[in-house]
Amino acid sequence: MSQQTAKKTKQNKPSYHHGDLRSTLLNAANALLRETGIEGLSLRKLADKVGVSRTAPYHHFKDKNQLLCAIAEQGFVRWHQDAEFIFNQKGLLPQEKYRQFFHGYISYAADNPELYDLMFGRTIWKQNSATEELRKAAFPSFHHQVEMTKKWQAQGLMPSGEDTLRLSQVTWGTMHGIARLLIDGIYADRSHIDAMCDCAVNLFTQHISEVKG
Amino acid sequence: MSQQTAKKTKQNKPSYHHGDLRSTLLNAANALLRETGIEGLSLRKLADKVGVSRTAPYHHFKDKNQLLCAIAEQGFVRWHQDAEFIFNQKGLLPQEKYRQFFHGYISYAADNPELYDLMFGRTIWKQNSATEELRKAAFPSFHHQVEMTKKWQAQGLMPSGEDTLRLSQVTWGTMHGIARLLIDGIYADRSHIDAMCDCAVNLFTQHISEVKG
DNA sequence: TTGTTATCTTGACAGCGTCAACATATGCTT
DNA sequence: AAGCATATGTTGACGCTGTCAAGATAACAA
Repeated sequence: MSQQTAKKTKQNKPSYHHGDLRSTLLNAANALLRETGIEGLSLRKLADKVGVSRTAPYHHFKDKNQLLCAIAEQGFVRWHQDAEFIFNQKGLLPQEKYRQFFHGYISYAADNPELYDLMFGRTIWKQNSATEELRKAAFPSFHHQVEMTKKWQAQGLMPSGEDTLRLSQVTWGTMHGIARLLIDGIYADRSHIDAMCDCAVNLFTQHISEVKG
Repeated sequence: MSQQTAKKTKQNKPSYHHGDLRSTLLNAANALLRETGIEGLSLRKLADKVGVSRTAPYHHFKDKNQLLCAIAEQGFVRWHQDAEFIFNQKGLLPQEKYRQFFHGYISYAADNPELYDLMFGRTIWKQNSATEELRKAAFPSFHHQVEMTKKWQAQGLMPSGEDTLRLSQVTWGTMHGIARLLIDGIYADRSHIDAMCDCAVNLFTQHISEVKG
């Protein structure tokens, strides 16, 4: 019993082939992920929701892992766009830009908790099951973080005495840790998110007045 | 087909009742968790390993969740002991003590990755499925962190201008984030753990020479 | 048109958590 | 000591899961 409209041709007659199943699956999977989390996302429910048989998705994704990687990949692309937007703003003091970046990161996680869990969780990375496409989408985000840290050190915003790689690992670790404590249900009270972010930014940065880049 | 020695009486005859099944299950579950992670820990494998039928564990744990909570509870007790040992050391400079605490936290996570995942992961907390016993074992750890932060602020080790709760949320978030990035397989290279911890400690503390307590 | 390939279907299997019904041992009450 | 309640163990069954195998259908290329 299919939950969704059955696949149709342009003449609105049901057809054996779907025609656009891969992207339809991806969209439905995103919605299902958001509603039920990774644990609740089953291929069978997904197929049922889209209106195809249980094994139809296997012609577009080798297995469940490949579907999950494809979803995560989209998540990285979208986050990268958000980050780029923040970095490309003109006329902001470095500290204000860093502050927005920090808040933006936590907001992205808080707004897409299940997606964030998938993007940075052990389901994919600990099993070493990331596809090549996913790695290509994810690594630039990591790398970008290091590049920006180097720049912030040069600007005097962050302590130049610390090794750049270590510093970016720690600052990213902080964002990741706060994000996880939030989305995993340990920090139940979300009314203090902004205050927490501001506190972290204060700890990591020194006030400077000149805009260098 | 049981994998383990069948339960025996003192006369070495197999007996219908196990006699100590609950703690036997807990021990075996700990081992299984360490080997296979939460995902790989199934009640059926566990029962088989211990040499009882699939449903025998249900007489000692209401469901799988209660077993997981019991394991996590032990994890919090053990961590609390480790932390107490560090805090009770005499004659250490505050910064050195904080440094050891930070390293100790990360080491505990790195040495017991699957247990840490269970203790602080969404399996338990996001589903809001923690038992009362688990909460009683976990909350003191959270609370203790706040108390120590207050002390460190008073000692001048940490910035007194920040709200204590926010500060402890951020510092704990940092430890948690680094721990998770490690055990979830995102920071694959573990040779820099100590350097990362030291970098974080540097960022969060100011050098002071007097031992106040 | 014919044959190849892509796509979708049903059937099947093993593993999972867990409920129901039944079996057996333990231990308390008389 | 006898009997009965309770604790603890067992097998059977159900619905859920991911995924393989084999067959059906449509699209496409020669």
